[in-house]
Amino acid sequence: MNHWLVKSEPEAYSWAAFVREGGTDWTGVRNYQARNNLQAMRPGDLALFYHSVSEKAVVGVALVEAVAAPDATAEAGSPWVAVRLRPHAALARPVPLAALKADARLAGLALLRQSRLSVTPVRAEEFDAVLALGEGN
DNA sequence: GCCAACGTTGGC
DNA sequence: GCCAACGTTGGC
Repeated sequence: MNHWLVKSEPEAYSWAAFVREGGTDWTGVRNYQARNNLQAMRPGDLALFYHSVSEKAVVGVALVEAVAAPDATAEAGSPWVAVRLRPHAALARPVPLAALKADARLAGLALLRQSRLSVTPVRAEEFDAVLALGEGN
């Protein structure tokens, strides 16, 4: 199983909306590197759900339900794809960007190294470390 | 609101 | 094919 991180501006599409809807097609990715990451996702993979810009925190975990398919919001024949995601678990405590940066185990996190990329791979150890930071006390 | 990073576009 | 200009993203 592989692990990922997807970003969303909460003002555009929040974790709360994602939970309310029970899942979504992760559309709107218009960057080739991010698209390649979407295409590498397999059902059963888990993705950290990160709120960018206003909150800057990992807030939950999504489950990949279906492999990449053409993005319905893109022009027909375009190279853009979307995967189907559904909520897997909320974090007891959001893990802020500052906490990610402060943790030595996460120094190699793709999110930190390439902050503009909206879909990034996450190593299993990194994924576990983030979940541990998000556990309640 | 500013600006750094970085991807894309278009002139040559 | 190079690279300057420009647009977008996202942290601060």
